Amino acid sequence: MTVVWQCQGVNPSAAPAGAVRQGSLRELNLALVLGRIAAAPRPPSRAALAAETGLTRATVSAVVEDLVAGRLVTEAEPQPRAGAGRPARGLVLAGDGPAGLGLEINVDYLAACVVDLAGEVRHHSVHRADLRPVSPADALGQLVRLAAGARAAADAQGLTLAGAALGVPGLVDEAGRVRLAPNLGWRDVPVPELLAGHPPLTETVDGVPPLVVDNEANLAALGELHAGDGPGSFLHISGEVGIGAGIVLDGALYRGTRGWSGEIGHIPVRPDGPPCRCGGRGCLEQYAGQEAILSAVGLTGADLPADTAPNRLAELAEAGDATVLNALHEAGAALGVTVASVVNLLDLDTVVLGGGYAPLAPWLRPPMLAEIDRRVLTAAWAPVTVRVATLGATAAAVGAAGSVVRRIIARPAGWLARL
Amino acid sequence: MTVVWQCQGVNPSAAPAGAVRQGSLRELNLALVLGRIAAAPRPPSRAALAAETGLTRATVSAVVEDLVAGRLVTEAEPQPRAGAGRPARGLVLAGDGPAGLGLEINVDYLAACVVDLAGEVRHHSVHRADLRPVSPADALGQLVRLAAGARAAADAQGLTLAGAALGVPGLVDEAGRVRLAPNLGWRDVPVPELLAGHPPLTETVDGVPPLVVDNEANLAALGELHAGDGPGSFLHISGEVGIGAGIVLDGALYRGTRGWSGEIGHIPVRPDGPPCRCGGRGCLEQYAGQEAILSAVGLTGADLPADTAPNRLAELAEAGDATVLNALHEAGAALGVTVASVVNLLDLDTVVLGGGYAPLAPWLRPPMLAEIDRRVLTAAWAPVTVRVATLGATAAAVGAAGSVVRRIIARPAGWLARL
DNA sequence: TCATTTAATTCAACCACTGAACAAATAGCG
DNA sequence: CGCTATTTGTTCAGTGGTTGAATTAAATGA
Repeated sequence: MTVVWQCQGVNPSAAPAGAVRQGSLRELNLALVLGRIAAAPRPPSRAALAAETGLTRATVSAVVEDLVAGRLVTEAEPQPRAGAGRPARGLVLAGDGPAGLGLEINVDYLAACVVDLAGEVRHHSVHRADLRPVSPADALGQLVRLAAGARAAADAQGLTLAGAALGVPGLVDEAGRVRLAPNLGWRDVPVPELLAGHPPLTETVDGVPPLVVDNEANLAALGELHAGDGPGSFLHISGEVGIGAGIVLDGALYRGTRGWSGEIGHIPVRPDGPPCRCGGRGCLEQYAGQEAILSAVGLTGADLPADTAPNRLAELAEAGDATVLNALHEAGAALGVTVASVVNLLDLDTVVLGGGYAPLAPWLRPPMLAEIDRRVLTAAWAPVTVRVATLGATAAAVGAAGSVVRRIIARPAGWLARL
Repeated sequence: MTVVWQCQGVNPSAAPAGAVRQGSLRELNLALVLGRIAAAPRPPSRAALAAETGLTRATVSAVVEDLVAGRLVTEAEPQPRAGAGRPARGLVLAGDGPAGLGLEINVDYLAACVVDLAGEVRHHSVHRADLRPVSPADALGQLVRLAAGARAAADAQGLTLAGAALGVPGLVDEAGRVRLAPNLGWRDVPVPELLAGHPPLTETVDGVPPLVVDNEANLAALGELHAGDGPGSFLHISGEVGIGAGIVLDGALYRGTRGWSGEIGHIPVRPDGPPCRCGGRGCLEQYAGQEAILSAVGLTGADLPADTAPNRLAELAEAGDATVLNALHEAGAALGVTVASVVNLLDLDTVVLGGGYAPLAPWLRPPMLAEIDRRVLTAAWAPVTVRVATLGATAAAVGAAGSVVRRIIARPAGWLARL
């Protein structure tokens, strides 16, 4: 079996673009029913699923039988019902079936987590370490050890790891190679090759590579998508050392033609502004990046580790520090200008502040909203919501693990065939 | 039968998200085979289609039989073949089946055109008239007369109009109401109601409304998509009096959550720049809009009708007029800054200059490319192409008509059921 | 106790695809 | 000219999966 390592597919279309064969029918309906079970607020009965989907109850029963046999779904306790009639048997996603392993490498920590089909985080571990002075190979070695712990925890809970995803703060190509991770100091790091020496994290399942490497901001947006209520469209802004964003359009992550979408940190705010590392001038990162905010306050990254800086700034702002308040106001205004561009372009109704921006949201939001209201053409008819991410700093790892189980929910036939 | 008028669906997904019933199988395969026939560079045989799609020849034959019976496909003359074997019978889209009616209302002209299944423009007519002083009702009255002529031309060629689409330079809501068309001076114009008095342009077919109202820039991008070679992702910039854009992602127009995407004219270039009509400051339109370019040259819109201004400017630039060259350079640079933002956000590989920008492209391109190279993070690995639109000023009307026939190609079952 | 109501299963019918066999139409070759 | 090889397209029995109606299951309420 050839083990292929690759980046998350550039655009995974849920529906098969190819031939629709006899068996595709069952495949599609398995996905349809499982998707409804996953999206339902409370365990639905077979009858309810039939009514929702338009399939007959006979078909739903047959499909559910397959799902239960494959350990993807289990029956919940009968719900007490109001009125007459045989009580419904509720269906829920299995808590002891396949699970996803999520990994994250960031500037000053490594993280691993395990998420089950229902989206519950069943294991989570973080290893703090400044990874900038460490070689990529050593960093990945540490990651493998963390992953082994996560795998043991999954086994102990009766979960089967069905795949893994790794988030990296940088640009990843289709082969899983990290082309550029500026804040980590990585350039052209062949993650798959470096991991090849270690025992693979999981086995290849149904043609899906055992490990998918993806941009951290993309995975964080996916985490937010699955944590939120239902699909939709939003921009998820991850304010780490750099500024990245994940774009969710109609419930699907948009990755761009090469998978490099969401680089809002380098959207020009003032074309003649201060020069940026990237070669441009006046990029958003120069106004709202963590280092920009810190230096406006008279601090540098050397004074504060990157992961504690946001909370420290929030404390100072809470205490009424005028310099900090002013710096956050400026950063928020720059974010607002950029978000206005994005909303004018994409007509989004929601923007989510994640990563390091989450604790700073109370101070960033007002200037953001002011700029958005002023600059978005359709703001009068269609207000834009700016909200705080529901997942905290763990968003990328949880999103990575979630992307694995979501793939199973979107295409259960692959998992069932594996049995 | 209730006649419903509506805006183009916000996000028409090709594949059914709902239940996959017995008959859906055939529906999907009809669409699959017809789509391949439409996309093929030369008339494919049934055997070739079977090989391409993965269906058996038997199934392809059955599907093709349905398509031929429904006048969507006809057999071409047998192709001369190299080597032994029974000669293949090539399949082509029918030139005498359903066709689409495309309409456009713009500042100083009305247009109508008829496009057949194969994408050929079978009729095209333009009526020049300054529509700013005319009431919306009167303008639509003129449009209805133009449409009647187009319908007669279609009838004369044996074509059946299967629907119509109307492009308007403004924001359109789901009900087909024009919320705002600044350059036309329209505000909250209920196009469907105003057209209700006139005989409908076509009958409702299979639940699809007879007339779809959409943004002109969106339709122009669709026209460019269908005129080009295959799907892909690009930004199509329509430089009319205002600046609009259509966003095509993976071969599908992205309309945004309310259908108001692509308003790049109001993306801020310099947040503290000159005030804009929209209430913001330093919008792209202030630097690269037609009026901005003209006033930089010392002219006003009163001197030149909007539709001749671009060609006039091109002549002056060709002659080496330094003021004009400078104005175009500035406009191109502003466009480049904005496009860099878009590419950083969406990771597109192609930008198309359409509408009034097409004749000016030789002068706009160099400064655009310079800004893009400087400001796009991934420019070093993934060059961005800036090309001129292949359709001329007719893009919106042709795109509108094309959207009608494309809908049939994407979902032929609806058309077949109508018979 | 029994009618009523809702849930889930069973089963014959049917629809569309599959795979193999077959008919059709041509080129190449002796 | 006839024969074989080759490729196209059709026919037909077989099969998988959905359908719809009938049936069984399990509760409530009068």
